[in-house]
Amino acid sequence: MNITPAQQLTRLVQEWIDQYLPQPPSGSVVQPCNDPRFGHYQSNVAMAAAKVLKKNPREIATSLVEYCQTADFIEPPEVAGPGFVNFTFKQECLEIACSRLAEDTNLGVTPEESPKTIVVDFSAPNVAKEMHVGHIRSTILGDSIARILKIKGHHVIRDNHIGDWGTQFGKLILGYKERGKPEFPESESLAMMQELYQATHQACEADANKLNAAREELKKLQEGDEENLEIWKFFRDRSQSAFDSIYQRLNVTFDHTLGESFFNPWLKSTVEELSQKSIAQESEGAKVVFFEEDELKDHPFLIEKSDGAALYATTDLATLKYRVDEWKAQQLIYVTDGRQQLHFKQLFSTAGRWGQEVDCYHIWFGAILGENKKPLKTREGNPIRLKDLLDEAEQRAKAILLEKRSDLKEAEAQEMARVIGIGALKYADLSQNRNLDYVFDWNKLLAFDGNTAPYLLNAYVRTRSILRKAEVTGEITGASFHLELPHEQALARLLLEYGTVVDQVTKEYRPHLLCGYLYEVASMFHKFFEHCPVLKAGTGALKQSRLSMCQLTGDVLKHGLELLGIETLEMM
RNA sequence: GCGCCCGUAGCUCAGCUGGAUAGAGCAUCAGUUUCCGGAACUGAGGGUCACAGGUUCGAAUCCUGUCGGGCGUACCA
Repeated sequence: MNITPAQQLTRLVQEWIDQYLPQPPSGSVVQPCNDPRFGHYQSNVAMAAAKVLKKNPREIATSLVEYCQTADFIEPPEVAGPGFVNFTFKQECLEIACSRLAEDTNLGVTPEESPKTIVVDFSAPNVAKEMHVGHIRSTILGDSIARILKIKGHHVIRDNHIGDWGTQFGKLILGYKERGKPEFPESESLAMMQELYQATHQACEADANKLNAAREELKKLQEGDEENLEIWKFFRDRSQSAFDSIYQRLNVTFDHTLGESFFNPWLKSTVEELSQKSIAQESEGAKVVFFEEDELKDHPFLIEKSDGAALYATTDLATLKYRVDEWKAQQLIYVTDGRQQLHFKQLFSTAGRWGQEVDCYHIWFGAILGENKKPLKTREGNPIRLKDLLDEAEQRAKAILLEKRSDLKEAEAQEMARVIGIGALKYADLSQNRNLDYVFDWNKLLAFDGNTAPYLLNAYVRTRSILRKAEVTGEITGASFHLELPHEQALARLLLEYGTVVDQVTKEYRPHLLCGYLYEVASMFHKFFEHCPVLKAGTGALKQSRLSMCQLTGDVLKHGLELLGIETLEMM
């Protein structure tokens, strides 16, 4: 297995720690220097150890320096300041590491030693409602997390837990019947259904008889009335095809789309089992789980209403068990907004007492707000449709593209605009720490400067262009590297970190770390591009080396963007 | 009331388990093209890291408190 210079250094310092420090210090052994004057990497262990040993930190640092004198892959290290030890990799060491990286099809991303079966539950739109901006974060984040877990070797199951069952169907069915079951145009069916619901809902508010009629329709549906079931299926199928067209545009796929309705058969038994095991009990006429944890003490988990109906919690419990029993899931990941934190704490705690052996994670994200800092709505008070958002992204990308490239044909421009626009949209969401709320802004979501997808795409396109010009076809094999200039070495060190960065992202499910890294790579490549001529570097080893750097940079960018669910272009 | 999250440059955000002079982009100002794609590069200005204590060689980061904002808190999902 390949080992990067940084990992090699970590081992070396760790050896010294094991031999000379009775109490190994907590924290990282080595870390990158933020100031290039200090070298490539630094270790602060001497200062941490000095505290425990009550010795002079510089003395301890000197011991580490002496220990490292004989290592052949670094320059002799130095003690600096209060007790930092600064390391610089030998040029040769970086060159060898780059050659190995170039041969590694996974670019330093190593598969997990004990892969797991992991279910990623994300997106989850509601039937008969438009997908809106609120769904974008779950969809894009979930997709990226699933991609990253897969590349790490896990068995990933993507499940779209759509909201296809609930009280809204009473009103929908009533309204649909009252209008004489009209046919909807395929493309506008979601808008029609949403309008139908709103109109019927208002009518019910004003007229108690209508409300009762709606309840009656709901009851009939739940009891399996054939006509109502058929109407419900019609709504569901039409909604699904609308969702599918969005997912296709976003290049997002699912292994399963088991909606809430799928779990109806297990709702009763779930409640019964939890009651039998005394995990749930009756309270105020409803069935409830109480908790002992301080955090949840005052927050009972309602699993059956006083009228006997099931709830969100019931479905989630049944779903969880199904995933463990049928799919042998060892880990469950739920990607939803942060308002559901309490719900998932309750769910996970209940599942544990129920005996479900599975690791559960709630990956939550902040809200998308309007300019008034309140949940985003259009002027009419409706959420912004995801479909419109995608359209606008592509249109804006196309306008900018045509401004720069008036020579493009319509079809070419359209396709490039699709990749750039959708990429920019995804990247804007993924590049920000997911826990933060953010204010929706067209210019921000579709920004093409700075830390954005178009900037990364441009760097990638440059690598491809230069390789085309050099008439290099396919992969460069057995690449050798001569890293003479600072910019070459800096780029090399950055590329060698790729695998480590992917690991960091996996740890906390924070794709924005990968975005930040890729931005650094792109930025470093642009600098390399300015300062290190490639095609004009003669015909010898140096030119070959710089071409290899282009190849490697392009590979890392493409690989990283793929993990974010962003497509690349060969030209733009 | 209690719980979770947030407060860093004019704006939008990074800042990893505490490390050396707190970083990017946008905006502003000043430069770079006989040269591999200028969607680029180089430089400048701009900060009491909300506030106050504490922990220590060292704090934007950890602890306590205060202020400000968002969200959640039993029959919606």
